[in-house]
Amino acid sequence: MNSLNAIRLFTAAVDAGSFSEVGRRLGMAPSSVSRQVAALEDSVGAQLIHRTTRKLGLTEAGRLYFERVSRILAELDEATAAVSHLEESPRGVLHVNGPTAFGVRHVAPALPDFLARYPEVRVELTLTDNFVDLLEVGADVAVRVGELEDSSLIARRLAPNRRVLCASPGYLARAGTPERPGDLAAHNCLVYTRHHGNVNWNLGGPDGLAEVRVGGNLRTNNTEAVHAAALGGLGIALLPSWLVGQEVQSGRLVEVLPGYRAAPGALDTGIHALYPADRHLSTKVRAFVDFLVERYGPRPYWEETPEGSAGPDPRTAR
Amino acid sequence: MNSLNAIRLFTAAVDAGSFSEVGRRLGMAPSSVSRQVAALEDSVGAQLIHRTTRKLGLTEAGRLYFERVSRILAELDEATAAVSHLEESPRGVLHVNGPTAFGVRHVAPALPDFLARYPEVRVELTLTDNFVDLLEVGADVAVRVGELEDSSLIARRLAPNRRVLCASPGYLARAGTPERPGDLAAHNCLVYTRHHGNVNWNLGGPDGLAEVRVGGNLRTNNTEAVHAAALGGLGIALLPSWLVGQEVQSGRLVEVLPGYRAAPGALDTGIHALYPADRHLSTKVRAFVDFLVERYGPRPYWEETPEGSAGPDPRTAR
DNA sequence: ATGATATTTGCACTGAATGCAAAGATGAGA
DNA sequence: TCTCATCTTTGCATTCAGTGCAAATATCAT
Repeated sequence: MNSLNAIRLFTAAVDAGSFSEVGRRLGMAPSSVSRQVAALEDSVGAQLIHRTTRKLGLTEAGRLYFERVSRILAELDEATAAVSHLEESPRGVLHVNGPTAFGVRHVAPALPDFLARYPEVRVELTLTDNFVDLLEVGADVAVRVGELEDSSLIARRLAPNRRVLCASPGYLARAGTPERPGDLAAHNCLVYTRHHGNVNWNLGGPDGLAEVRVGGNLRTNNTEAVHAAALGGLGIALLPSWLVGQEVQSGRLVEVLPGYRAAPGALDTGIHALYPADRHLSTKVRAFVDFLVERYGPRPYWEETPEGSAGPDPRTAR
Repeated sequence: MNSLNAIRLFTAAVDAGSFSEVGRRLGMAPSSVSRQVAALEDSVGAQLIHRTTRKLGLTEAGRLYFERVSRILAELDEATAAVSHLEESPRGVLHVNGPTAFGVRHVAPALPDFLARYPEVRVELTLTDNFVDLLEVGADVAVRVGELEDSSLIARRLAPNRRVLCASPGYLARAGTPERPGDLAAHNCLVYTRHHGNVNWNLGGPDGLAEVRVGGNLRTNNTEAVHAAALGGLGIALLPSWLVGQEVQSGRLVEVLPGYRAAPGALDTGIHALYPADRHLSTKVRAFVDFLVERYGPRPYWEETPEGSAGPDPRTAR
């Protein structure tokens, strides 16, 4: 195939009027320019430039080729510039994928600030609860809660995924407040599970790990349902802090056994941003991930307690 | 610079959906495709394709680049095709340069036939009597009569340039017909010369070379003037056969001393077509030169005599 | 005529591009 | 759940295109 360089040298020669002049301008030997142009002529099968030792003159074919090719070169440079421009600063469309519950509560509310800071970015937010292939949906970045699948993606930790026991004030007034993990067996525990069979809650506290078999009159595979039931006063739930944190702060829910927390499991690996391990990370993705890291901070706002620092330090909660 | 090949491989990869598939189609190793695309990404400074071992997915930058670049590639191929097309068969504008007298008499009359044979060619005929640089006037081919300047141009012989002695029947009736070269000294010889001083006509005949000092009441540096004067019956002229051939045939002029001819000199090197010594001779130039060679033939039509073959054979007249 | 400068070609050399093999990754099917 | 087929990527040796220099040839200006 004919090389782009040869075409550039051809147009440069037409502009400069001399192979030597081109060589001088571009810092290369005149013979190289000559050979490149000759090779181009061979490849298109026509003489493009009549050469004399003193003058260069365009052939009809050369004139035709020059007119079209110089415009094409400009377009090509323009296309390259457009792509480079896209990476100079965050710009363009950013496809974000994430789970519905977290997305609605903590991603979507963050977008106004993000878009205010980067006015040239447009966000397309896709919330799905089944795990999707980033490439499949064309997402640039995904927010995942727990369960990091082993993949070639890069995971950047955004926040811990602490789960807390909680219930409504009404339920606790009616059924009493458990004092130790073992008390949970006597309570109506709202169970989130994807499988059949018994469910154990592993709780770590001052007296070590306690495994409690729990159960009640609601089992569901939907965290939102557990959440709604707890708010309705049905029983005690084990729910992620990002889901109930603000309701605990407002008093609509009360944290139960605050000295205990769910033992780290697959669900507790944290909240991550996932993005492709490309050699060139796009600035918009980097800006978005940095923005989320900054916004959630070392201690997310949903972990704040009214007193200031009750509960375990999420920074060490893994 | 980014290479054209890399861009082609990029678009091929987008079309094929796989680097390996591209390699298979184009007969190259998948690793080469991968590296070329990676180099292209480095050169534009942005990820273009998200890669998984199973799928390729375009980045926003990649989509943008692909759209623009695939159109550009098509335009480039089109430009190359247009130039190649120009050389498939004689086509386009053919600039022909030549001397006025010969051009009017033997080039212009040939053009209808030439253009009828090559309908896609348009001819631009420039007739000038001073020698011009082909590049200067943008000519593709020039017809030159005698006096080949030493240049890098290629000269193709079209016809001999025989000069013959002739006069009008009226003059010969009035002044008599010379029988031998020496008789010319007593005749009114119409002298074409560019310089001052004496003029000798060197005539070769059966008895060897004869040099005759000639003169009369007309000296001019314009051949057409000599021609007109001879037709008007002023005297004996030494004129090229292409100028007077047809008038000799029609009887308006009579050849004098037909056994003698002008000794070969600078003016007698013949009639040539000159064109640049390019590696790619354009088909239109080749067609035109071939056409003239064929039209004038080994014995030009202006050399034909009524009897069929009187006079020296122009093929051996040098 | 002579000098300055232009293009082109031969020649040696450098660097980029290539293919192959191996490693890591992913999806399909048993 | 495991295995296999297939894909991308990287290291390494090799090949080939592109480069610069010098010499030859050609042209214009002085």
